[in-house]
Amino acid sequence: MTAMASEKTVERLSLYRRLLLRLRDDGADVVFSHQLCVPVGVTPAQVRRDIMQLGCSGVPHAGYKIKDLLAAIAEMLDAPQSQRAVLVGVGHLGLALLTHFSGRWRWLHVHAAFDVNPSKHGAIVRGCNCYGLDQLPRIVREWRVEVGVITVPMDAAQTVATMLCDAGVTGLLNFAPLRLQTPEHVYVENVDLTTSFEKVAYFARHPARLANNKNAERDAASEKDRADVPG
Amino acid sequence: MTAMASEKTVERLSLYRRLLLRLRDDGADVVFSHQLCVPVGVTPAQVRRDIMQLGCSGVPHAGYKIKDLLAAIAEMLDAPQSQRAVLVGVGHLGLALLTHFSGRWRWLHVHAAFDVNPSKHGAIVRGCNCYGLDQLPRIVREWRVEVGVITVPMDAAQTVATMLCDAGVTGLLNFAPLRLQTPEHVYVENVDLTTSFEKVAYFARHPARLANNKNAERDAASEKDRADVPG
DNA sequence: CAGAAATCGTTTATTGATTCACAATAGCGG
DNA sequence: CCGCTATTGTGAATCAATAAACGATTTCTG
Repeated sequence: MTAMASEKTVERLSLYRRLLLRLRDDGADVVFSHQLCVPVGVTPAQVRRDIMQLGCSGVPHAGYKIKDLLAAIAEMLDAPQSQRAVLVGVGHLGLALLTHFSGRWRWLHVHAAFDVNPSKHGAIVRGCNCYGLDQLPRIVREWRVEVGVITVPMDAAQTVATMLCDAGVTGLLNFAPLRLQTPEHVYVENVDLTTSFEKVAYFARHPARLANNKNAERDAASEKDRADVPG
Repeated sequence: MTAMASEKTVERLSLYRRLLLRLRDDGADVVFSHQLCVPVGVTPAQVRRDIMQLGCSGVPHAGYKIKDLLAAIAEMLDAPQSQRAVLVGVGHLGLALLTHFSGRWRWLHVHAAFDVNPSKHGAIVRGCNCYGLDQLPRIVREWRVEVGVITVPMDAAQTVATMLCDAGVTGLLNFAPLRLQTPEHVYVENVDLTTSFEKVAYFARHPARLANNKNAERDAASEKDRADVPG
């Protein structure tokens, strides 16, 4: 229905949602753009723009209905039926992710895990079967798995990625410190913990900030988008 | 020495480094921009630009000396003496990160961990002492800790962030799904695993790609930056 | 009921990052 | 020794994302 959303937009929608869920649980029914902008780190204008793209409308003095927003976000982000993912590389990080993600979504399920280490084959890790890599193509194909999570060491990452793509996944969540070479139609999201850590260390040492996202704070404080320069 | 690098630049430098280390271990001495661009997902021009910012120079037909590049990157990214970090929230994710990060860098050390759960106090987790949150301000101040890693649930994240900032950290690595409110001089790097997962799920369902980074692949294939249009 | 105040929807600018394009340079083969 | 080719360094153009600005609209208050 709604048009294709950009990468950044999807990120923000995901944040809006968790925020809205919390507001709803606190008993709120409606919300204003300036309430959402601060915890997401953007301006009220950006929030309104995103909501517009969702197809929702608010009323000038009464804000947006939280229920409507949540429904629209769910329609945009969640798979209509059910979507399956597999995880490759059951190390410390892989295990933590399995725990973190298992049972968290109704519409997205981590269906199987894979590892080279034979001692892990056949085990059930966090309620998720663990297989050898040789089983990967078969299982991914049979279950129409769309998403692959890669938590193997750097040297193995490209090989695993190629296997997953060949088997038909169309999205990869890559934790290896490397930009994977994949077919055009496969989306890759890179999460590089080492880079993130090194980034923080670097900027922590250089308090001469480079505009961090502090503007949102200021923007939210002033009403009317700080367009108030009637002077 | 060298000027302040942008966020994106630091990310790429971190990637270049791990790539260069691998090349060096494979016995290479020199490298060309088009070798680095593919695994990092940018154009050769971007690589040259980054290297220029490092203060390194190459020679037109002979490339860059790997040793020089590694030295320059280390000088830019690594702390001259030693830098300390603490981790707050010893859950599954926190544990995995401790394991992942412990002993990985000489210049950046995870000094202590904190958790609300009293059963964890006094324990040594992955060679790292675990304390109650009440100890946090004292320890951070005494050891001049500059970096805080936040792996607590969303509801506790802002409180923890404020504690850390008040105690003097200047960099935060935030795994909670929320943009933290912090003083101007504190840098925050957000890693939101849920958002990342939802992003991949969304784009995996929409193979109508939005320019992923596939251009680098193409660029590297053609020599002379595809500026070859002598026609 | 009318005027004021707040909030939305949207258009226009701005910004910053990235790619393009090409002149300058150094090695290489004949 | 000389032209040829590959590669670097960088100014200009492009592009996407964001913020600013402002008219339109609706509730609130006296």
